[in-house]
Amino acid sequence: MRCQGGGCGLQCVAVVTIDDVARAAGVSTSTVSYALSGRRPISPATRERVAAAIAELGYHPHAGARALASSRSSVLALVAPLRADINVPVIMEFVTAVVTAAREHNYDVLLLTKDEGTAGLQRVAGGAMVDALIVMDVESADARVPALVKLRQPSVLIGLPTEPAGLNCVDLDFEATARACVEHLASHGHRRIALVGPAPGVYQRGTSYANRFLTGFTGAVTALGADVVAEPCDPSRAGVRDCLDRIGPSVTGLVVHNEAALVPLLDLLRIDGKRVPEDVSVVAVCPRDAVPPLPVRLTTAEIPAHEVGTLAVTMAMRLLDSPVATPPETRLLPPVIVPRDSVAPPVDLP
Amino acid sequence: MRCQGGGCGLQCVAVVTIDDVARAAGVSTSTVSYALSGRRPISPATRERVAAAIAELGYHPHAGARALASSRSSVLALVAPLRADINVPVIMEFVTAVVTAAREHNYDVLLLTKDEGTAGLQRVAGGAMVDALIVMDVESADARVPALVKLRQPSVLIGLPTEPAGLNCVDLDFEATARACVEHLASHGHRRIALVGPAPGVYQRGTSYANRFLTGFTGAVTALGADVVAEPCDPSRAGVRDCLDRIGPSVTGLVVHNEAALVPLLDLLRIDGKRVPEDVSVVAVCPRDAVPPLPVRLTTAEIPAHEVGTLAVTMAMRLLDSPVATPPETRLLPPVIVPRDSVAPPVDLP
DNA sequence: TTGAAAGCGATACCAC
DNA sequence: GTGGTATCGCTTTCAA
Repeated sequence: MRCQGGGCGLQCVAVVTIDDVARAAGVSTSTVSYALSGRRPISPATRERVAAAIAELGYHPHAGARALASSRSSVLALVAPLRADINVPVIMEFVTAVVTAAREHNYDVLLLTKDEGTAGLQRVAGGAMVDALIVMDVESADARVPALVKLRQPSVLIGLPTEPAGLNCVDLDFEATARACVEHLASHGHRRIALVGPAPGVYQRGTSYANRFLTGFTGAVTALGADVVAEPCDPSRAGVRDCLDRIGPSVTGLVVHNEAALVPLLDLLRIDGKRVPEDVSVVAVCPRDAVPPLPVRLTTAEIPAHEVGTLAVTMAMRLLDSPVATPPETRLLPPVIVPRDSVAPPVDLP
Repeated sequence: MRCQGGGCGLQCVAVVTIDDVARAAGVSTSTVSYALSGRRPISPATRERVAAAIAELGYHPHAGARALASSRSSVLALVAPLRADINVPVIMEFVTAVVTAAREHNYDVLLLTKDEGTAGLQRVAGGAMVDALIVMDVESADARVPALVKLRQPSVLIGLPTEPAGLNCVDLDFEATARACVEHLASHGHRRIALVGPAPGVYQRGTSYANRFLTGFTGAVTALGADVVAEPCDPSRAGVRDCLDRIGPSVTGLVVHNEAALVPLLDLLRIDGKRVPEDVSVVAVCPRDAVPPLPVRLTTAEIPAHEVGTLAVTMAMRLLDSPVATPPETRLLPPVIVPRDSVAPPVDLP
């Protein structure tokens, strides 16, 4: 038990080590270690004395020492797109889910921004700061994939690159989700259905989920024998106006894959004299908690951010537990449509 | 250079250590260390050989070993309120700012949820996982304050508890901000001004900024010789309706300290036949990037989340740098009103 | 300007 | 069921 020079100022508190605990409990260092890890049987009596000593001294094992000795840091890296982007609530829900799930496995979470790119991954992995990595906002041809493959630590992607290269992936099945949206509208009699997509930039950087959604949408609409109308949409008021103009007036069903555009969209529809759902039906793709408080309760296709985040952690834990290489796995969660009040059969216009 | 048993499966990659680098460069271990840290002069020649060896071997110092030997982890804890709360964009902006600023100082960020409470702080601090802590969403009588005071690591609060107990604090000056909002409306001739506050729960848990804002609002309205009308507001449509009803129809100026309520609020005002700003002027308290895309460009009081987050990191770094105890500091950033289109002189009603 | 070596605090192997 | 101790990879003092 010594006093470290740190920022403790005057009331310099002692640093309690495992040896202090051992001494106080009258046992050896290794016994304390094993009592803590449970990796070998300890008699109830000594277990108790150790516990008492730990409590009395206020002992906390030194994470760095532990990481050095055991080659495990009990930290997960989470790479999140932290720009002031559009889908903030979704990101936040992923992050919350990952941190919460990680804590349940006694893991902490180191937060990295996507901006750091490949270098950030190599830094935290190379330095053995983390035992595994969870990477959000994966692009179709994501430059980070080859880097992740080379790391000593396993990783889980939230998203689905075109070439997963043996990495584990979790995501909503956006292709099936798009189909489900179209089919939901079709089942109410709609045939002229358009997609209000994410902002143009999202497509430009090849974001995986946007492309998969578009693929599913195109397929479903084509299967219906209808024309494919799909437009990216800047979520500003002007952007939405523009998008609606490009889509044209004859459409009766709208699939909105752009949470931020919802408020201006519904506002502009109202101004145009289009009622929802009487004149235009709307299905929004959106996490349950992030449905904006609009006059119409929106029918949505859920983005199960919480489930995906939790599942990503579960997969990471499985990879860490398994002593040998596990075959890579891709889990795409099935779509869930929550019918509310924004979809109804189309009124036949002249 | 050995091979560790980790999760590397078959293509087990070597772990490069500082000794490997030293050997490759033909120098001693300590020289490599000093070349890396710059804590003692190194001749250009050896510096170069070391750099070359590092590059060639792909050496990354082991974070745990470094933390153990130096008693510094180069990690900051950030405690964020990660519930699916209301002010998601603001939180996100804080987090982004903190992570970005931390990286500029070569620090990483460990993300904790507020839910973990005092125990979480003690865990990461006691285990020396972090060198300093930044704590968001501080309450007036925050139970974490006494815990933070006892830690060996310095901390910075984002927010202002009633009793800072010697801790460093950063925040927007919410009291002055409320005054500025009222005075802005008053300078346009408004005398009947009401506050649409945060959700009731925010007040109930004694959130610092909400109370300070209310204090400033009350003071400013009283100074104006007017009645104080201030209502908490659940950001659902029904909640906003209710809030407006409680406030009553005679008010001409609204200060909205509730970002999520803005969309339903403006919608309901429109339905009530109240035009903005002709019939009702509105000042919203809101970060610049989170102004919702409404038909009226809102006049806002900015929440400088980015500045506050950056400043928190700067303060933490100063605390870490300074060899002796630094006197605690509280920095409240001055308000900034951004005039846009939602404030105009009141039309005199009969 | 450089090297040698003593820790840092825990883990886990080997012995009993 | 318990104890001794080498080891993890790096920093930093001391000595040259």
